[in-house]
Amino acid sequence: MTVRTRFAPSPTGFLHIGGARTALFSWAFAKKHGGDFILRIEDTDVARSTPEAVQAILDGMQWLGLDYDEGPFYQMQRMDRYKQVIQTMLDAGSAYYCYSSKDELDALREYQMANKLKPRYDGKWRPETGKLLPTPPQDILPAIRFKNPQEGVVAWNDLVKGRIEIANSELDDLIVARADGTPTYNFCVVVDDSDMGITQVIRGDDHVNNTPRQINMLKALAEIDATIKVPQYAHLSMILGSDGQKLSKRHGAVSVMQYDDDGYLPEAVINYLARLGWSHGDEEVFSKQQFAQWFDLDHITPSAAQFNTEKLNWLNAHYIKQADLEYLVADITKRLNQLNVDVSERVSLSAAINLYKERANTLNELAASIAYFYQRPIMDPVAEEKHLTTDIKLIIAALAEALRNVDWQTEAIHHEIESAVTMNGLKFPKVAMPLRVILTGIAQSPSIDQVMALLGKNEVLARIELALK
RNA sequence: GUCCCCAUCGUCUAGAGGCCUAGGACACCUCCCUUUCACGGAGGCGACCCGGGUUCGAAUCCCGGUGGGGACGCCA
Repeated sequence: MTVRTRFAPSPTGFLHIGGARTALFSWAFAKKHGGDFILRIEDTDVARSTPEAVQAILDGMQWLGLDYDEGPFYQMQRMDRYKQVIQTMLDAGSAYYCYSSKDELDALREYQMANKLKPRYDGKWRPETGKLLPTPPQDILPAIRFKNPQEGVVAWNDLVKGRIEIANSELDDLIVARADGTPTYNFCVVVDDSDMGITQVIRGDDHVNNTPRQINMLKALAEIDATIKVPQYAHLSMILGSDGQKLSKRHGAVSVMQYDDDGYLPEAVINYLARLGWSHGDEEVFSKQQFAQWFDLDHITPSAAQFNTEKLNWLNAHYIKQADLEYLVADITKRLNQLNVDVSERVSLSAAINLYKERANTLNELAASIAYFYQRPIMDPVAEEKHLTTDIKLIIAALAEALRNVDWQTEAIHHEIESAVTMNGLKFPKVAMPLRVILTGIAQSPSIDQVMALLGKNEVLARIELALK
């Protein structure tokens, strides 16, 4: 049997980091086993689903390079199929109409909570042999509920968490179709996973409680159609924010596209996410392809993992160093433009990137650090005061004069600075630091001679003149 | 409240009863490299939640406690 996995987000917001990891693991499992990865958009919550959110999810998947073999499928386009299945359940007696109103149900839930009972449907409209049902009210459109077994237990061997067993007495009769006829999540999932031949359902931890209900529905369906099988389940623990708190829309959860904006490479995000909750011995740095070859469910940690930006930064720095120069040039041009910096021909951008790419954690840092090549920097006042002392200004002025006749190459520039240093009986930094501050605005840079060579003679002299005024 | 899940350095993790004096990575600290800051290199600090069992032997298995998390919708 070929492996088929799916990622099934609901389009009520962007693709966040937790969803991205779920997608990545599902993708990797399919790739590892030569199977198919399917994208399914669960948009049955008409009130909250938006086309923008669908697009945001698609964009996120694309940015991460998570390609799907089938889909995207949209549940709202499968209405006929759901209604057909619901009818067969109604016919078979595994589903029934429920005329309890929302208000009635809310009141019931409130009462149960207040009395420290488990909130659940009271089974008022559940048909039972020998039970007399109330007369259906005229003014209420019924919802349809699944008739969950009341005896015994539901158990499955979770591929991450091991055996999980839940008593049916804990489960109530969930609604499979709303009063307006639209089917609900738990039901659609069951029909889709079954119809789409999903073999392993890999999803977030928060679905553990849905699993026994889904298995029960699958079993009920299997009694009608014997070809229906229960898939295997793997529940991934959640990702916590850096503060150890749950990530939510209100708290810390950001779109994966935000990482793009913040200057992270998709390779770094993928690598980081892969390593968050999964391991392959001591391996830390590996590609998406390598991940797909190594991936297995056995090495997933069942406990929640805390997001750590520092480690992401480290990986990102690594991938920036490895990145293709042409890619970086295009990317950094875009980011510099966003900083209102025009990349002129005067200074080679690829040379500037090469000078700085080993020093940046993010692409934004990289862009910001080389901006001074294209626009004159504002000197950091602290650095200026420390390094640009009155006596050194005279030496810099003399050096600038000497620099006018230098053949503008790194070696020659270095030689000239060296002369100024020895002539005045100084140490190299005494001269290099003020130059650094004048030219770049700050006290940290690569070799000052390399910086000067790249900046160009005219610009170097102009900046020195300006600074000494 | 009820049910379910989880528990190794600050963080991500290795660990399948003896290979563990608990390994790696990020972060942090020290030193080296050096023209400053980074990069790189070498070291260092730092953990099996607690209590009972089982066993010759437990980070690993079992039970209990504690702590954390999730779920209890005509959301997904």
